[in-house]
Amino acid sequence: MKEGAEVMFEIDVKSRKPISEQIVDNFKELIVSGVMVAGEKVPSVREMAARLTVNPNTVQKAYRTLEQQGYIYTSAGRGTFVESPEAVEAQPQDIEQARSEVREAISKLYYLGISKKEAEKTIKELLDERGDWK
Amino acid sequence: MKEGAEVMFEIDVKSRKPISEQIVDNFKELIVSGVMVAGEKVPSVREMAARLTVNPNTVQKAYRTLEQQGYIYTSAGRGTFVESPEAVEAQPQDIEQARSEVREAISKLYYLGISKKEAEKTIKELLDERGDWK
DNA sequence: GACAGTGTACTACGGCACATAGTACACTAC
DNA sequence: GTAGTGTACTATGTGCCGTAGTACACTGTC
Repeated sequence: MKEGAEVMFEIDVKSRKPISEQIVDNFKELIVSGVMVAGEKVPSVREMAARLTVNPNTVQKAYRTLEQQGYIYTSAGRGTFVESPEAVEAQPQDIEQARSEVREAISKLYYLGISKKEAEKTIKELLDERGDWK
Repeated sequence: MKEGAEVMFEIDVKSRKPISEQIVDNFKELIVSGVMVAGEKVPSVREMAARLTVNPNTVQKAYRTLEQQGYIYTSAGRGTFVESPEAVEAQPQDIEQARSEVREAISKLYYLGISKKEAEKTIKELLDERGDWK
């Protein structure tokens, strides 16, 4: 990933989703989609905080989460780097968690009185938004 | 809906989802699925609070939300009743909101490195969980 | 060795959403 | 009148989140 001082993604401070979680999700997106490749250096906590104009602690919290989940790794004193996507081992509980969230979201469509056919169509559209997903 | 003193659904106090929101979603489920029919009386705020062992204010908040969204209506001094499902008019912003949540949830599957084919299979299973959905 | 940059840990503080607690009032059915 | 109902209001406690500031150990460079 080529990087200067530009921001890699935007943070929505008005969102209900915590900033740290937004950072986590945005990095996952960049890593899984291949925009950031294995071994690549991730901006330091302090620099990232400056770019996003948020507190370094908030960025650190996000990095800690990403490391725990295997998306990045750190080398003391050197920096933080992107882990190879293969290292991201999906834990069964993570998959179950994701399934639950999909189920919840689908329920919302159901509540709105949308027909199953329409729901299927909507979901297909959303799946196809990721053209690179194989 | 036949009802004695039994609980109609369970509240998970450990959940990240607020209790009031859980109450809202559970009632939507009961109403949209037809377990509770139009005109049927909804337990009073105080009784519901006692059943779920939560604060009456929390139940009231949930009822207010349900009324604003057209799922129930109230008659001062008489009680609260189930609205006819047809009265639940899906607001465009509600649909867009639901779409966003489905998109978010699908992203989680994507992050876990699941193939598109697997994701489609998982989603199909979740859709089919609602056998009554037409 | 000195220095800058890095990750990491810790305490402290304020804001906010949520749930609880208690009270009060108007309405309806009996 | 009484009981049950919806509704409104204030106050309180709690936990999460983000911020602020400080501190320390490590690495690479000079």
